[in-house]
Amino acid sequence: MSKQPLPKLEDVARLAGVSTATVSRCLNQPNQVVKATRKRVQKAVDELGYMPNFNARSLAAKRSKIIGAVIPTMENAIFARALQVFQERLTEEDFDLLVASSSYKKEVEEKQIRSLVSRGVDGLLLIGIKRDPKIYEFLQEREIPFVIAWSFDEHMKAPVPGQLVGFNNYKAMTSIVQLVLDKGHRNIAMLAGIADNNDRASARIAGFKAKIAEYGLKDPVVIECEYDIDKARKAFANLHQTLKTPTALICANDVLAVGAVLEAQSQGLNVPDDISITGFDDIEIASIISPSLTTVHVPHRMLGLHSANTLLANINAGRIVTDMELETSIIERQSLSNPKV
Amino acid sequence: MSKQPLPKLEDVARLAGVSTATVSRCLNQPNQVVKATRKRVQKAVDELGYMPNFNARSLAAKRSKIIGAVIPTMENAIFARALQVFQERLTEEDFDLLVASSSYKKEVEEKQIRSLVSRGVDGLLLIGIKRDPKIYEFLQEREIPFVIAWSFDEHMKAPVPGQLVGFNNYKAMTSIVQLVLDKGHRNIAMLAGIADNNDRASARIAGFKAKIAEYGLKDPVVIECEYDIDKARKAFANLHQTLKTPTALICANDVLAVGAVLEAQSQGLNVPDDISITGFDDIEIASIISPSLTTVHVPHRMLGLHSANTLLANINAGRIVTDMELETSIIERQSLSNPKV
DNA sequence: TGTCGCAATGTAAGCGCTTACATTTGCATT
DNA sequence: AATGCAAATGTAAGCGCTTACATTGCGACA
Repeated sequence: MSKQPLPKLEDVARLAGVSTATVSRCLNQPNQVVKATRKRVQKAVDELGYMPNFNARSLAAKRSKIIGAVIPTMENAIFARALQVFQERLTEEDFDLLVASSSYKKEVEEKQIRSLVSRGVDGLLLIGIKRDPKIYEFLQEREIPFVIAWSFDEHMKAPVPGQLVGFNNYKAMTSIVQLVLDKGHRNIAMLAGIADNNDRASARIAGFKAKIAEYGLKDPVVIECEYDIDKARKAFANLHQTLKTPTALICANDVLAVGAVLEAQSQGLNVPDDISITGFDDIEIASIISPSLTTVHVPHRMLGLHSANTLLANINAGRIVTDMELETSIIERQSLSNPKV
Repeated sequence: MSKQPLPKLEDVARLAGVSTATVSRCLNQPNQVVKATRKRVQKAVDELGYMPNFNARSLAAKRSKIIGAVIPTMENAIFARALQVFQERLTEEDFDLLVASSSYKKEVEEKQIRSLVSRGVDGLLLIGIKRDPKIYEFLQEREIPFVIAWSFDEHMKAPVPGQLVGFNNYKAMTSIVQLVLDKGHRNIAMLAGIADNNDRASARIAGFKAKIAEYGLKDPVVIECEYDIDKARKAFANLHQTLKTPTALICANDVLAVGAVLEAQSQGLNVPDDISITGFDDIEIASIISPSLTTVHVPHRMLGLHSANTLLANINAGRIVTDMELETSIIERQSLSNPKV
């Protein structure tokens, strides 16, 4: 049995005894059609099992009801969570979500943005500000609304032509470093993310360095490492055996912190007695590992929700919504203590 | 500055001095065009910054290069991970991914499937077999290739008109229950997922009950609970105070197991001395919690990868790929021991 | 040199919708 | 009953591509 042609708008129109325009209106602006005809059309739709062809609709109407998202990876819970909420909100407004993940690779991201634009997305979710200006020009030329999530305020040399929904990575990092300093630590190192092409990672490093400098502590050790537990373990092992181990290790996110904790423990160190370790993000794992992590809480779901709202507002009304800065907070748990001399 | 009309195929054709058909061929079947013209066209494309309109292409060509996926949620690492791999593989073949999450809700899932089909997806990824037969009919009528991931072999009353890429949830569960029995436990309870409309969850329950029955142990306690740490904690607390606490608790997944472990510990129980607890999935958290979880390892990335390959094979060549059953294994860690009398 | 056959290119008809504009309808007003 | 006007509906021109089919070009061969 081969595929019989699917019913189209025209078939519905014929069966209902109206024009295609009327059927189209029934589907898109029902209130412009008188109730009686609307019913007749509905009946024809049901009878035929008609479903609109969204590609044709997008082509004719020049809007797709699709939002694109380019994120570094879905494997990190922070993005997965935000994306989940983002998608749920979009669904409420009948938008669908086209996702692409760039694996933190600049060229991949650029290619994906272009591809999504070719698909005719009505809006775009991007992570982080730092990006080839050409991309922004490109987006602006085509007048594609987009929101930049996760970063706020860093590298803000030029105003960006998109909406910002994020938090201040720099400031958040300085505050947790401050806490570590307050506990009395003076020998502090950092296990950071890869700063290249990643403004969140570099802002966190900058925040760390600034606060350290403020206390007159020189040349802190900063090791860059991919966001992966095993790589973090290796990085920690390396730090531990080649350098003088610090009394406190600031990690750029919880994944790194977990790796550091596990490796420290397997090297016979007690956390936090021998070494304090802090995280960043406050993902589930932070409260489950023992000792639980003192970390920076980031409102991931809020990021997803507000990103969606901001984008929708821009798309629907051309309303320009102002940028939105979300607050982070510090969650004190067990992995940070005073330095035990 | 308002949006100037974007260059279209026709503009490229004019500039290159060829017909639109030739330009189209350059883009889609370059080898059908002689090198000289191909170059000329390429030049025109670059000069104009031309990008194809995928909606028009999809409409005309009747294929969209979009794959749809409907998963329960992105927040569970198991789906996020599989989806990530799935997407990476698709990207290699120039497909994009339209995702929807159903929050384990049947009606939501159905609506999303229909929506994706309206979008003209070339193929579909679905989780689990159990589904209203109407959906399968619908998919078959439209000849949409789809793969069903995660389940294999359960409820296989009728052959399903899609490809299966999964593992045997029932069998995997019986094998871990067997292990628990082998350790000497005879007072065993289960913390299960919500079985309604979820064949993985019900197959795991069935596997548990079957093995328990095989040993002549009567009426085991089975508590259904959403996949959420806090809800699992509450469920465990409830079990602990209202019923005779078993010596071993089988959990339907790691999230539940983590909740159970945490709650057991906060109630002053030692795991595994006072109570053994097992998981299912082997997500990261399983090896990080203390005690680390004895659990069933599920090859999530393989699921994602093979799902993608199977789907692609079906789309590209109409090749019918045979169903694929992946193997699970048991990872023994610390949360399971002999019952201490 | 003429002919045949195939490879390269062109022509033009849609793909299934939306929407500007034109027309008709129904109803209040006089 | 005639008039005017707004609301409801119809007409038809695209939206930007792909592709079946028609045409052209070109080298091989006799």
